[in-house]
Amino acid sequence: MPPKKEIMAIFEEQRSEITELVDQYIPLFFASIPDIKRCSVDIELHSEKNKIPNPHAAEEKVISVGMTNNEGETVVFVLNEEERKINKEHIEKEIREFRDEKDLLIAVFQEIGIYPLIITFNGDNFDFLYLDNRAKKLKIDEKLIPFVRTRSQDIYLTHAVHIDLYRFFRQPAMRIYAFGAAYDKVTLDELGKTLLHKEKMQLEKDIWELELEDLIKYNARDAEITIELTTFNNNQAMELIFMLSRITKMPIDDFTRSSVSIWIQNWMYYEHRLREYLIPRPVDILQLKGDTSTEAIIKGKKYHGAIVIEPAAGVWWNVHVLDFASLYPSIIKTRNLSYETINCNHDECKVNKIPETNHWVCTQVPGISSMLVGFIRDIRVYWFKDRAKDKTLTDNERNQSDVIQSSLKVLLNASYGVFGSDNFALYCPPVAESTAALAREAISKTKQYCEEKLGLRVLYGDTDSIFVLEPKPEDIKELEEWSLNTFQIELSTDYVFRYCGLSDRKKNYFGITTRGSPIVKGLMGKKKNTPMLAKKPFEEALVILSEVQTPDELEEAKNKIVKIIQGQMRNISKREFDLEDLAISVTLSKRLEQYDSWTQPLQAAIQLIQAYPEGEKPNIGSVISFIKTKPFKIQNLPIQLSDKIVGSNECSVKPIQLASKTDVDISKVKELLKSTLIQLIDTIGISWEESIEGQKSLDVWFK
DNA sequence: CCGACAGCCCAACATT
DNA sequence: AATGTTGGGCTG
Repeated sequence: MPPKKEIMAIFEEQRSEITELVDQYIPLFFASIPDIKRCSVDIELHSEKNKIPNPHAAEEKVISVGMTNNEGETVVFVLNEEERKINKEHIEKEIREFRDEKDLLIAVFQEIGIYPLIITFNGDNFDFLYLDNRAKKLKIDEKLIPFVRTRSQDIYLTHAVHIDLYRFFRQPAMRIYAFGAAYDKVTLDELGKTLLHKEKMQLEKDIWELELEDLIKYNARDAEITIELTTFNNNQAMELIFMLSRITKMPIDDFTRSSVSIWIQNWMYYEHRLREYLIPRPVDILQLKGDTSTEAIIKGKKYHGAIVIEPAAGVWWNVHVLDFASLYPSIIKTRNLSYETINCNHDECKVNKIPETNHWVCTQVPGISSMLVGFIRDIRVYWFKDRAKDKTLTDNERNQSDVIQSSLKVLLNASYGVFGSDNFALYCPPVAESTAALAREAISKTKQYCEEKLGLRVLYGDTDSIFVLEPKPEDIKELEEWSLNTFQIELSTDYVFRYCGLSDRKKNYFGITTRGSPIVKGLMGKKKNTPMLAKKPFEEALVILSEVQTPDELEEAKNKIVKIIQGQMRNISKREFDLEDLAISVTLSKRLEQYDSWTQPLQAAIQLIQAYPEGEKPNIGSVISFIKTKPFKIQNLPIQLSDKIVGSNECSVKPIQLASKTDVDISKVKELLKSTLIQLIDTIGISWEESIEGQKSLDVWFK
């Protein structure tokens, strides 16, 4: 633990509140995190073709249970009713065979009893729910069953902590800020692939039809992936869980099952109690502080948000992208934003206005959320962030710093949004609205300063960033100093683009950094639901663009890109492609009955249900893959749809499972390739009609 | 039933 | 045919 003096030195003002926070948090950050003895549990069931086992009914036999501990030791409990011979030669796992399912479950419960921490993937909704119901069904003595059911869907354990990794990794705040959005589906296979480079075993047949040897291997693999999600990268996930549970003052089981608004609620409630403050009720905050006073740009939103600067379309060389370091938390800190300081009672504060709103903010008393967010921001930026990369420190120290700084990042990034969310316990829309308004002021003034004081061209900007054309080093230096003096917020260089291509659309551009790595934002070629057939040429084009050093080379690159696209167009015309490469994969965001529009994913889902009436029904989070076809009609909708969808039975898509190449609507595929690639090529000055289709249209000739 | 925020783009459906 | 709405996926 570093000396307190050193840490205090990073704060510009030595206020007593800061000293107290340092005293409180430093021991907490540096307390060691034990590598808790723990074990994963994963179950396999007997079932029937196209039937999904119902964990509430628990009618099928448990045929296998795999458990792996953090020492990497795996044991598989397997049901072997016919006492078949198991060839253990190529299975380096401990195997325990049972003739009777009841005995198997009792043995599993005993093994669970050894560990103080149990890890599952979807244990709350499946594995443990199933085991609990199954055990009761088999009349196993209640005293031997380790599960504690709560009113909600959580399953706790009598003697240990249960972490359901599905619930933890599902939190968007963790997915994005702690794991850098490495995974986008929350499935064991996807998490294993992206975080561990280890995927589930591929199966040729159904689980219950496997040879016992394969069943054991399959089950063991799942249990291993599950535990390794907690051990990989020096126990990164466990350390994050411990660190954030400590900061937010939450039990591990509750922390891993709840989302950011609850984390921040618990954190702030604790700080209230420590200071013997009354915790306000949501109705009181709303009544005293009022509602929003600006109009959102998007209808249905509550207040005016960020500014996106109109992009200057075209190719630009030597572009510096500057951005404010954690702008929103910085504003909360520097402008004393908190639910009790916004629109306060002091007459003298009423002149301290927030631009473009009717709000003002207190100048007399420090706001609690401003202080907490400010403290976390400063200690992250000025202490842990550098130390996470400092090569003079030991691996251990670096890792520790990295865990702390990414934990703090999770809290910081959520600290603005929660104030605008009506299910947050300290919901205060004027705070969120004021934060956004001050951010607009910061970015607008920065743009103005660039243009009017420095004579620089600003090409684009979004929320907290500006794209500056050909700035001199002294321009950058002056901007940085000016920002610090004006806003007390660091403005720093995020990227330097050798060149970038801006389209006339906001949030859509690409840039090639000076090191030659491509940065792509918002373009269709990058979206996960764009078919491979369009993604491949898009990526090939990007590789070519990455190698471009000069404007002359760009002209050559254009020719190469045109050839690639023309080649792909010919392939499509000749129907030379794999059906899978055409698939558009879309995630369902609601239950099928909830849709108010006869959308393509809905059409495909309906056809799947018709084709597999006994199969798993598409639900929230299901990914539907389909291809575009010529319109055709279907009969007898298998489910009741929303009343808003009337008389719809015409489909323009087929799910990939039911489609063949002859179903493909070739013109639609060409359209898709065109719309994906045109986004890239129109920014670099290639016309689709002239270059790709190779013929000039009449109006071009007559111009 | 939900699960931090607003702004933007695109495709397809729905309505006029 | 033009315009508005819905839904998904993205940026920050």
